[in-house]
Amino acid sequence: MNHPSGDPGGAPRPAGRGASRPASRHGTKTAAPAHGAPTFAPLYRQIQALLMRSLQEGEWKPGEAIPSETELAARFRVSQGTVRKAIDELAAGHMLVRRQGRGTFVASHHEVRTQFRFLRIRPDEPAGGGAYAAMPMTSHILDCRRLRAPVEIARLLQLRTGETVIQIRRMLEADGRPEVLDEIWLPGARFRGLSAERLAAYSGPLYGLFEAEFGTRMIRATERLKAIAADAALARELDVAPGSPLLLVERLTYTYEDRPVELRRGYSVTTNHHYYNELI
Amino acid sequence: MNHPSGDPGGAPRPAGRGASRPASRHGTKTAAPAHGAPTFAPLYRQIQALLMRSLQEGEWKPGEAIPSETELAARFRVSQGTVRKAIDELAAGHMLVRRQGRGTFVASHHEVRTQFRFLRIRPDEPAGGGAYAAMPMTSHILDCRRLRAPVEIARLLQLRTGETVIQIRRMLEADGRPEVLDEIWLPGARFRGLSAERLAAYSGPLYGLFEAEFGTRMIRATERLKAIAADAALARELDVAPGSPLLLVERLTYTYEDRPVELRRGYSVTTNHHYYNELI
DNA sequence: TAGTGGTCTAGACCACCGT
DNA sequence: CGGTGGTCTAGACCACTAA
Repeated sequence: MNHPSGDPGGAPRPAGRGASRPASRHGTKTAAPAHGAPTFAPLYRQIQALLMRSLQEGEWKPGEAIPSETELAARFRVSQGTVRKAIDELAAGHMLVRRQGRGTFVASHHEVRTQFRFLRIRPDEPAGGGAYAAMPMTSHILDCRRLRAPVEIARLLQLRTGETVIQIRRMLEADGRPEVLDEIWLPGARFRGLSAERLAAYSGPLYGLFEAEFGTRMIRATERLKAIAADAALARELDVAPGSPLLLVERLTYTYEDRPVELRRGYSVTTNHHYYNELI
Repeated sequence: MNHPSGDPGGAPRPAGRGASRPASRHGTKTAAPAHGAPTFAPLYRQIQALLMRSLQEGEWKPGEAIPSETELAARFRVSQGTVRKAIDELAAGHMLVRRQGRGTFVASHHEVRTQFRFLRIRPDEPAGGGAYAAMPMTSHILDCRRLRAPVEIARLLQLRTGETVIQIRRMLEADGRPEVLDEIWLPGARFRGLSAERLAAYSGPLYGLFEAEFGTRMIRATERLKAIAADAALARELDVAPGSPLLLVERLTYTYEDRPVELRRGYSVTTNHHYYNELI
C-alpha cells in the first residue's frame, strides 16, 4: 500500500524531489528476526531513526535549533503529527529540547536545565533552607594520565586490553571539605589531546567539555552503587580514618549507538550528603 | 468559546446527559496563582485528573480494565485522541497499563511486569550467566510492633509525634546468607489490623499486600543512599564484623495525593550485590 | 469476527516568543 | 505580527487479542 488510507481522494504525491522518504505508510513489517515475533516499525519510529542519524552526524549541533515540525514534515513527506510523535520521544529521552514559541533544539550539557542531569549527590539539608538541589561543589584535577587499559577497564569500555586510555582523577569539595574522589577512564582514541592543563583551563561540567571539544555527547548512563571500606590511600585523600565507610558509585556512560565511552568511579564520604534517587 | 474550532458546521452537542464535562474546549485559564505566571490547563489534563480521581476512589480496582478509549471519550464528551493523550501520561507514570487488543488496566503490584519496580538491588553477576535482573531473595519477618512515632519518623510520614505507627523488621536472604535488613514504618491508622501473623501468611511483594488488603497503592518513592558503619546490633544481625561498611537506603513511598505512607530503611551488605540505577 | 489499542492524516485554533 | 510548538478534532485503517 502506498498511500494513506485517510487520504481524501487527493492527487498522488510526487515522488523523489531529493527528500529521503520512509519505506511506506503505516509502518513497515521488518523481516522476522531469528528469535521472537516479527516486529512492526511504525512510521514515526523511522522518522525518529532518521532524526537520530542527523544528530549523530552532526547535521545540527548541540544548542542549535532543528528545523520546524512543518519543515521536517515536508522533508520526510509525512504529516506534522507523525513528526511530532517522533520528536516527542526524542525529547523524552533528552536528545532534544522543545521550547514553545521558539523551536526545538539539540540538547546540550551546557544548558542549566540539563547541566546536572547525571548528578545525584545532594546535601543532607538544603543550603539556606531552600529547596533541595544538586550540591554545589568545586573540582580540583589531581592528575590526568595516558596508559594501557587494565583488563577490567577495557572490558567495561569495550576496548581491547592494552589499548590506550586516559585516566583522570579529581577531587570534589564542598565548603573546603573533600567530599568525592572521582576516578574517570576514557578511551584514548576518542579523547586525543585531552590533558590536565586543558581540564584545568575549562570551567563547567566535564560533559560540556566532551561535547564541545571532542564531539562526544553523553546520552545515558548506568550506575552501580556499593558501600566499601576506605583503604589507606583513599582515607588519606578523603581525610577520613582508614576503614571508614564510603559510597562507591560506578558509572558507565554511553553515547550514540549505545557505545560506552566513560567509566567513572566516585568514592564518596556520605556524612554530609547522600545519593538521591526517584522511583517512578 | 464553547465549540471545537475544527467542528465542521455540526449540530451543537447536547449538554448535560449526566456526563461530567470539563470546563471548556481547548483548555482553561486557571486563575493566576499568587506567584508565577498564570497556568494553562489543557483539556487532556482535566481528563487525566478525572481519571486519577476515579482511580483513587476505587471506581476501577487494581488489575481491572478501565472503559475503552471510545467509551471514555463519549463519557467525557471529548475526542478519542484527547482521552488517549490523558491515558498516555498515566501509563507513563505506571498508573495504568495498556495492552494492545485487550484494553487498558489499572496497574497492580501483583503483576510480574511491575512487581519489582521499586527493587534496585541486583546480584553482582547474574545467576547462571543469564541477563541481569532483580535479585531473588527470601524474606523473614523478625517482628511487627505497634508503637508511638518517634519525632523523626513522624516528621517524614507527616504524622503528629506520638501517633501510633507500625514498625516491621525483616531480613532478606539470598542463598541462605543475610543480605538486607529492612526496617519499615507505616502509619497505624491506615494499616489497622496488620500483624506479624498476617505478614507471615502472605507470600509475595509487600506492596501487593498493602494494595489488596488495605486499599493503599504505592505510586512513587524517593530514596536517599548513604554508606554507614555497622554498629554492634546491625553487625550481629547481618553477620558481619562491627564497623563493616553498609549501604543504607532510606525510602519514602507515596500514595495518591502525594501522601507519604511508608518509610523504609534498608541496611545492605553489598559484597555480593549492588544498587542499580539508570540515568536517562 | 468484533473490539481494543496503535498509527496516520488533515485541518483548525491556541499559547507563547521574538521582532 | 509571523512563526513555533501545543491542543483538539474527526475519521480511516492497521495490529493484536479473544471468543
